[in-house]
Amino acid sequence: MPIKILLVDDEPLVRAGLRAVLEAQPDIEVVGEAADGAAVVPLVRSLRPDVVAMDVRMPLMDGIEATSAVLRTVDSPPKILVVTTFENDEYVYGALRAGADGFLLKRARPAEIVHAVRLVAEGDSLLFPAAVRDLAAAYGQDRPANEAREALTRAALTDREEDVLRLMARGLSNAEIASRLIVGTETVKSHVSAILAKLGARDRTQAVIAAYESGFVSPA
Amino acid sequence: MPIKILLVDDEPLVRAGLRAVLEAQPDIEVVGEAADGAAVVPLVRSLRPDVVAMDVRMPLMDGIEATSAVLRTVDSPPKILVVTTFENDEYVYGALRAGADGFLLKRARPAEIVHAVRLVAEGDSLLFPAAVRDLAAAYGQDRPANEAREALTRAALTDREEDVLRLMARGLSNAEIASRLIVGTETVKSHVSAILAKLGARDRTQAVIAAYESGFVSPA
DNA sequence: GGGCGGCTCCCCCGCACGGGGGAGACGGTC
DNA sequence: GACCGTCTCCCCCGTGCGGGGGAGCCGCCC
Repeated sequence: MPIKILLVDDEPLVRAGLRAVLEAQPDIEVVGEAADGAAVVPLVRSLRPDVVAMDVRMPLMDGIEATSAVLRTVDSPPKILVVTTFENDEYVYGALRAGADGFLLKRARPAEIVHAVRLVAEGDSLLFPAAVRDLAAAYGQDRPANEAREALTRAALTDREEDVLRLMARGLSNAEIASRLIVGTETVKSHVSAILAKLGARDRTQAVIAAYESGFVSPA
Repeated sequence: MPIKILLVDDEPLVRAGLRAVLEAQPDIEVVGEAADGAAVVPLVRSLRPDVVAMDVRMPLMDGIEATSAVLRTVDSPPKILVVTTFENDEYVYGALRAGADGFLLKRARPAEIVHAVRLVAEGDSLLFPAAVRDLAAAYGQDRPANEAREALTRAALTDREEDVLRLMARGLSNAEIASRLIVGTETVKSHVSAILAKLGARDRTQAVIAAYESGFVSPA
């Protein structure tokens, strides 16, 4: 029984991105999309999603209003995950106060997004992924926001793991990666396992997909 | 006495693909690889290949320069097969003017690639594979270039194979694809095998990479 | 000094994957 | 009618992959 999720964002591109990331997971099913908070309540009633991924800024009804509307008017409401670009975090906290169960950053890695969805679906509310903690730490240290953003969009892979992922994303087998990096195949297997775990991928194919979807590698 | 061929392409993936396709043939032997045109002349001197599969765009020395360098400086030079993605066909014709014996498309089916190698090795120069004839026909009929590009860059996959490739590119396993398409896993395996053969891919990961690189699927 | 994370390598093990065949049913085309 | 391509399903078989452990070495940091 997969996690049913409804995507609410005024930008089709963001919805498409979320859909691509989430539907790559066998245990998550995107049951619908909406372009504005105003459409959320009826959709939640008809589609009965487990989770709603809710943008904050939307033309007619913003994510805060929509969140409280859903929680106010729907029986056994879905978990609500607030999606933000972080530019306006005061909105995010507003949404959390309105009853949202967690939030995630649009620039988060696919694996983090997936993880966030699974977490709220399981009932772990008020999600603070590692990426957000890092972000907060960065602000505490008064580092420039851009740097923090960089740290977010990039996977928390070690240098060596990034090397391996790059070669995976070019279609090399473990043995070929090993000979390329002048290490043993067992070493490569260790790195690959670590990469799969960190990315939340089940196999190397999903890892390569994550590499493309996150922009870690790009088509020619 | 097999056809000896040297592969020149800056992308390891392309080299690996060509190698995989060509070495599956008993009458073709890959004698070496190079990642740039700058390395071709000395390699041709030492390896004495019958055919050079030469990429056009390369970092240091492009395929046009490398072609004329080989023909200018090597006695009884090998046949030169220009490898292209078609994006910049002016380069291809430049290479042909520089003395190349034919060209082939990276997205051609393995059988066509093999055929092209055998043809130039036998002395049939100025090869026009079926895909290129189609292209010329498309241009002659004044059809939009995009349509021609589509026909070219996409392998000749059947509808069902495209369905399967799309799901592969979302990270689904054979069993998951089977349940999604309501067919047996053996059927999916058949389609996957056909896809791998047509794309010249060794495994599903390489097929997914090809799907991204060809624009068949796109990152979010 | 001790702890810790990164890189390296090793074992066992189950299984999905992919290659090699083949075959029946259907729908077009000649 | 005969032919061919597509889609469907089946067999056998080897192996690369990935999970689960562990271990030694190094450099950094407290």
